[in-house]
Amino acid sequence: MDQHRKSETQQRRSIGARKNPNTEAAILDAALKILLTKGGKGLSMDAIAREAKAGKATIYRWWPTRGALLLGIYARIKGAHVHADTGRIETDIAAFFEYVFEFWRGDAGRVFALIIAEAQSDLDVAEALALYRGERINDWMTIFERAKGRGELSETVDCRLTADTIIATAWHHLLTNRLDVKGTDLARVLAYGVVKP
Amino acid sequence: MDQHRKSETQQRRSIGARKNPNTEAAILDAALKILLTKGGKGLSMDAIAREAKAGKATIYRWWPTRGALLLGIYARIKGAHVHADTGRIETDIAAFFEYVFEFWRGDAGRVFALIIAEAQSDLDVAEALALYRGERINDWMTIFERAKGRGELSETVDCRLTADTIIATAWHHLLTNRLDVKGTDLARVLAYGVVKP
Amino acid sequence: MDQHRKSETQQRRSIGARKNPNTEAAILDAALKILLTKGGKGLSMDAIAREAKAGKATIYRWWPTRGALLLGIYARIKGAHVHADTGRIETDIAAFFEYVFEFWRGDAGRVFALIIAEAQSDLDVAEALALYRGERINDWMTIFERAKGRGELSETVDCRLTADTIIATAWHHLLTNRLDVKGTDLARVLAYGVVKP
Amino acid sequence: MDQHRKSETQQRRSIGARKNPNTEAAILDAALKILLTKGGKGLSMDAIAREAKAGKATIYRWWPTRGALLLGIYARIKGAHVHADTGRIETDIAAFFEYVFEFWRGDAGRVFALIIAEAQSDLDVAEALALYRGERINDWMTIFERAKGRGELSETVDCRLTADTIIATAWHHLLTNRLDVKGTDLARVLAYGVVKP
DNA sequence: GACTAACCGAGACGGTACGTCTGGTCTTAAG
DNA sequence: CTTAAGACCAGACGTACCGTCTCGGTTAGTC
Repeated sequence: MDQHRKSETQQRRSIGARKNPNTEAAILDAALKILLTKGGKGLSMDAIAREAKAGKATIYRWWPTRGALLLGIYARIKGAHVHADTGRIETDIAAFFEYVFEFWRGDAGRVFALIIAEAQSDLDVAEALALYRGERINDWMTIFERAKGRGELSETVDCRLTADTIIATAWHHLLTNRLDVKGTDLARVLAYGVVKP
Repeated sequence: MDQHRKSETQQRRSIGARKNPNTEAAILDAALKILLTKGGKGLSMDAIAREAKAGKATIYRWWPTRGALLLGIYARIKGAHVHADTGRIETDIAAFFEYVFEFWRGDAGRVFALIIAEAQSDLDVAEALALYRGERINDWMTIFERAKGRGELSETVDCRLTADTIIATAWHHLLTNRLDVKGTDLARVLAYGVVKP
Repeated sequence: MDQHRKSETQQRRSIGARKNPNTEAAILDAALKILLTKGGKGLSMDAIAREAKAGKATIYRWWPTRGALLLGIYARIKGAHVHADTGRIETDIAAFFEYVFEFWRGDAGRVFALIIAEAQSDLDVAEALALYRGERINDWMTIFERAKGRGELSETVDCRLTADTIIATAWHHLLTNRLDVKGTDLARVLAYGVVKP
Repeated sequence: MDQHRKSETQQRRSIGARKNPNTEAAILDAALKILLTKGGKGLSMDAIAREAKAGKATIYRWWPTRGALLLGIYARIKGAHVHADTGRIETDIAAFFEYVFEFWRGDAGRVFALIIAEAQSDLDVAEALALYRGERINDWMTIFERAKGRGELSETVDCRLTADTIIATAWHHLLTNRLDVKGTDLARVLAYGVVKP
């Protein structure tokens, strides 16, 4: 009985002079839960500490700023970036939109949108976001390379700028809360442009 | 001397049972100044009241939320939306980017970026922003109509989606702090797409 | 119909260059109502103006301070001070307690208690209260004079101090919210003291 | 010198997850100082926090209401309640008045008067005050018991009511700012009453 | 086996901002 | 000249959160 009571009130104690992974998990879980429940404004350090039954100092030790914490949350729920190779650049782009919109529709979208928002006033987050965007652009560069090998691309195209425009379109639909747009429609715009050839 | 002291300490008095335009101007000026000086995190209602020598209640009377205030600031510095008619859709798009980036490079950009950020957690701002985006899309629709009359556009193009992509690209460069990109380069991507015709 | 609507919304307008007695009544009524409903802390100038449908400036015109308003309220509900002449000083005192406690038990008690409280931080109220207390003491002096004529009082008694002690006892029971004590019991204490004669 | 400057600017840090007595002292000192300087109306939580260099939350943590703070201040400056045993009840009473008036003449009087005032609109303070009054009455009960043993008291006297009247008289002189009255005069009134034996 | 070092929950601390309320002052518009 | 209405500055209200700090206790590794 005492045993039972003890296990009920038992908290995560130190496991020695090193980071307790249970603690990290509890904090990130709590943060995500609050984010999705109370929204971005409700995500306070105090609330996280309360929810995770963690000390505030522990949170600040591992994630010194609100931005760092947001990045931590996103890293935790983010899957691998898989780019389908459909053999045609237009359908590759369409598949990307379908995939990323689907991913963002569950939890992750709100988190990533808040990261972009936070980046507008937190330089560190802005930097991390720029890095992340660079990686995604590089992903597209290899895809474009592949397409160029197939002779699919026009000679004058600026691949880096095009990749950025694809990302811009994806983010834009996230930020304006329209993740239900068809990927194929977006892909057609980006593949062929407006002007009659 | 007494006269001088009086004029020094003189505050903006009531001008009867109606809004005092001096007060509104003082508040918006103060808010903009703080925004550009201390950044988005420093824009507190208290700081604005202090800077504008206004009562907090006065601010809340006219702008009930932080978001409303941001929109007020932007409306104050925003000019008319002029779209050049160059006779070709590609150069129209390029001109748009050049114009809006130039505008955003002074003050207004930081404000608008913060509005987009705020929209991620403030529903009212999100709504206002959606409305604003709708107007900008309609601007483009008339331009596309003009181009279609000239037989410049491909038949299959989705004008509304294309307009949205142009806006997405503009916002994206604002949010990622790259307002120095050449408008002509961006216009080429959006006009012709990636695929060889 | 328009007539009806008009009379519904009709407010107390100016009646020319002089005080409108309806307004004074409405304000004091409203103040008393709030005092008894929300307690002393709820009695704000704003609340009174709202309740009385009066302008705040109108209130300040006639009662410059919170204390003045309290005194106004009390003056409005205060009856004449009648002292029964029972022929014996002890029963006179007892009758006084019975009478004043009864009076205070309805509304007036709370108001007077708040006046005493207000007097602790408002000099004007303190002065008015001192004046009022002086009058009450004088009332008692004539009664004691009467009793002295009957040869009822001991020669050494300090009438003024005794009168003050009677008032002290009354106020004390008001302030400690014990207006149910029997007047005869209090009168016996004051009439005979503690010491065996 | 640097040492000195450091100790000057040094703030009271946390001493762990428990109350810091230095902080409590600083807050009560600051509150008392303001009370005596600016009066009861100037005693705002903000002013205390400023003066004590404490956070407002810290004040509210330990004294949830203005009334609780007043009681804290009084408890801090209040000495022990000593009742002289002169061998005669009349001189005991006189000594009490002399003692308490002397005590109230310095600082404590203003504080206690404000507590009585506050009790008129704060139920918690009223309750604490009632408790305090009860203790003081009990003090007198033992004194009366002693006197009764000496055969000094008349048989019919209501000791509890007499004790209350003594207290009423003391409070009354405090509330009406007349702490210069001779204790012996007051004692005579209470000891012998008005009526010729 | 004693000692150090870092981790952990808890929560106090001085602050700042929140959004609301109140106090007094002032102006307008209506009579 | 009075009245209702209400805008205005100032600042107090009580709450929430910030980031820092100390406490008391834990465990792992070093001497």
